[in-house]
Amino acid sequence: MVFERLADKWTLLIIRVLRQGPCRFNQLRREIEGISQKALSQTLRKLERDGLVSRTAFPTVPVTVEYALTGLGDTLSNRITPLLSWAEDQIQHVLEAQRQYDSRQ
Amino acid sequence: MVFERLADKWTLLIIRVLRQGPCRFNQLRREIEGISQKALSQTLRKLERDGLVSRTAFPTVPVTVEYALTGLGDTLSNRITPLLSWAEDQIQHVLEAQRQYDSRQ
DNA sequence: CTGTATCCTTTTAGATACTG
DNA sequence: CAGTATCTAAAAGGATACAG
Repeated sequence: MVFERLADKWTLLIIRVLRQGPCRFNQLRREIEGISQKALSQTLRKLERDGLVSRTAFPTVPVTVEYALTGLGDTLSNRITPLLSWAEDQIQHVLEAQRQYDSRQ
Repeated sequence: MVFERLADKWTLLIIRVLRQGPCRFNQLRREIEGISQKALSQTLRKLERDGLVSRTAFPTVPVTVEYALTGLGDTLSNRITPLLSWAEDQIQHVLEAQRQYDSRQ
């Protein structure tokens, strides 16, 4: 299901980075705190398969690979950005709700 | 992290249902195809802890419990709805991309 | 009706090593 | 640089039983 792809932490974070422009593998790795090489690789492969992200290899030595949002991926990122902004803006409210909930137990 | 809560299939689907109005436990279960009692219960507890969903128990026999979006949850649902709409609208494009990707291997 | 607890199986994630 | 393969440990998920 498509929901399962969207409902993935790394998917959301990768798309957020790619929204700023094309990015190489290890650069993505550095930009996304906590992601492992394996998780990045697997998630990029799925996004590529879904037609949301493009992968371009340049025949340099060593090889250079650039990931970018496709047109479809760009329309998705327009829906994801408000969600991530909401999370950043409201995180304090969520943390406060958690404190209250925990203190009631 | 808040991302992990948002990046959850059941969270998105539960919020979509609650956006239509308050709902009881077993009604949610029926509306959300494939969710187990355990998954529904656990996800509702987390959403309640995060202050996104409220839980109200009515002292009937047997007990009646109503779940609803809080004010905070409502603001979140405003960001989630476009994402779910995107998924519904674009699913054919994604499936076509998958077919092309798979046929290239 | 609305859950929690437990057991058990299946997935997933992390670390490490290795390749073009 | 950009990955894949493998192994293991941890986490998640399903089924069942039971309780207020």
